[in-house]
Amino acid sequence: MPAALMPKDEVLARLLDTFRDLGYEGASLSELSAATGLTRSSLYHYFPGGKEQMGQEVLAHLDRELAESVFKPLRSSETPARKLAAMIDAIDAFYEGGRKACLLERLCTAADRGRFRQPLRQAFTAWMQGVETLCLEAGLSSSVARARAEDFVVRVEGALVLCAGTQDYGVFARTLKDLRRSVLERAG
Amino acid sequence: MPAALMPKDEVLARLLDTFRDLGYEGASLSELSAATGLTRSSLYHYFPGGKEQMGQEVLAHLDRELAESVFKPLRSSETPARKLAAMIDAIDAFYEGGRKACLLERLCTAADRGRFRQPLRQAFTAWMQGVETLCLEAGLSSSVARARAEDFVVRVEGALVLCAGTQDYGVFARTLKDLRRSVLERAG
DNA sequence: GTCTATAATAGGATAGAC
DNA sequence: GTCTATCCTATTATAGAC
Repeated sequence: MPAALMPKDEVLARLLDTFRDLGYEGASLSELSAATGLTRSSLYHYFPGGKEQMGQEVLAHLDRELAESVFKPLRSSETPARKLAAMIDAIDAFYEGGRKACLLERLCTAADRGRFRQPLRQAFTAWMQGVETLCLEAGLSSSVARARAEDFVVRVEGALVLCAGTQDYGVFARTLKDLRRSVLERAG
Repeated sequence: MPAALMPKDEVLARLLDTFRDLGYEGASLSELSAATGLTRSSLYHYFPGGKEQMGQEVLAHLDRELAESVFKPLRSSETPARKLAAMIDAIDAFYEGGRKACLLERLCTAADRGRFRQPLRQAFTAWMQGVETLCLEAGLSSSVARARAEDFVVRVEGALVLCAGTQDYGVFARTLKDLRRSVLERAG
């Protein structure tokens, strides 16, 4: 059995990058092929289900990535404040300071929603629950924790949209800075 | 000269609706044709430049729509608080409580950014400036006004992303409710 | 596991009749 | 201003050699 030129995770990472740059419809097999260095046919070896399967597996890959880099810090024995800081650092790195878009957002078109509705909802929900748990650990009430978690994800996603739309990446930095300060603040 | 079946503004409204539902790449000429009731060829009569021109004119149409429904209330002689309320009402209506996506966000893919970069940046900037001016009228300092305006647009866009991703339209309602309360609040 | 070659379709766009 | 018919290209996908 001949060895693969690239571990599958590396293939998935490059597909992820292409999808979040161009969106699902915008990422043609030619682009995906160029991004991975594999021919279209080789991609079909990895993903017999074609582009749709690539999308599904890339979403699953993203789940694993976020679990490792973003959510894992939340389960350490550090203080909530330090865990928040670590998560925000990871988010800043993952989105490259606002220069990279969010795959979830890019798959949210109506056409894709039919295809990716469950994994998208699941991913957003998991993210919010991670932040909510952190807020609860910090002693916030359950209603405040829930609202803070939702607002957290809303603002990260919104900042990424504005960065993409204006090329002013300061938006992302300012948003993260404010979130660092405010997420675990005592309710006023 | 034979009369058009539909005023051009109506054509643009339907194209807008399709683009914000499906995104630029996702909206094929067949979809755009179905949405308007015009054949592909008739669309080329209105838009000799093809799909790209449709995108550009739809963005210009959106500018006019927002100017009328969202920004016009800001120039009335009402109190800042009432003008904020009117603008948020208009936003809620325009996005149908979070059920409709934002065209600007949907055109933010890298592929489109090359095409639509200037009008997108311009639209986001105009929106933020409208809110900033309102904040200044309400007596906020210029740095606070600027931050509030940016955060306003960030949160509206982010809430729309979460609505599309989770089908929980309560996110939009909760976000707007909080913005009604907080945008013009005295800085603490 | 990767490739070349090719099919089959859908996409954007044009010509010209009415 | 709208249509039918057509063109060209890019797209997704498959077959089969190595």
